[in-house]
Amino acid sequence: MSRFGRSGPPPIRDTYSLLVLNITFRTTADDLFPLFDKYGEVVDIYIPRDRRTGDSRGFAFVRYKYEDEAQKAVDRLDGRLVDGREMMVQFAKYGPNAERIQKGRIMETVPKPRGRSRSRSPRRGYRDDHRGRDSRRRSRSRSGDRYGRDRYRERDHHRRSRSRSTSPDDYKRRGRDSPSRSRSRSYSPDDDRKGGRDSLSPARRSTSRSPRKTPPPREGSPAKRNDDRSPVRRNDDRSPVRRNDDRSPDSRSPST
DNA sequence: GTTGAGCGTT
Repeated sequence: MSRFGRSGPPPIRDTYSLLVLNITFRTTADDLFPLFDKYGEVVDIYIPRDRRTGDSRGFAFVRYKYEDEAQKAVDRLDGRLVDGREMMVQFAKYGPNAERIQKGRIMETVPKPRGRSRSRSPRRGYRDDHRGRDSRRRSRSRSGDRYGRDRYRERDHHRRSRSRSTSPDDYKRRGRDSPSRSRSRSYSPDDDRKGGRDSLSPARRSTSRSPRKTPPPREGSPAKRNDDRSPVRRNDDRSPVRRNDDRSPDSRSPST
């Protein structure tokens, strides 16, 4: 929740969200508030935190009341050294201000870049290369961590891929009948989530790793077959003589 | 205790 979320999201109608990146993990909204508030009226500041650790993710969202102020803040605070780190301030793609744009796209409210629009487009057309911030932009830090995050992604991808390995066969066969349904079920988010949690699906694993654990067929459970198959035939085919003699305790009991 | 591309909730 934002620092100003006295009662949830404020009733802001026209606010512009700024995305602050490259900030230290210790930087909090309180630290950014005075900085951004100095350049304009900050309506709200939100810093997403990790659910597991609860630590800041290294970026924050600052909502400004006016676009000009936000733009100024971007130009002023972008690259400002905070806690020993240079924070990058840029307009957020998502947010209340962006929502309007999205809606505009769906609706016909979006002004077409014919000629008049060209006159005003500070947000998108905003460029500041003359400052030469490219030097520090992105900086040298951009290697290593990516692997950690990508690794998780790859793992997930592989896991899912393997799961599908069993699908191709059925997919091809049944795909013609109803590919939509088959695919829908396969890509069900719920199923994927459950699988990930359990890590292993009993049904899938059974089919996949059964060979090794599967007991010899000749020693199958007699009781099971008894129920499944005809007892009469089984009896005749199994040579009851030997079995009776060997297994029947009744035969030996009286003898002793 | 660490990390460093990105896009948001309570």
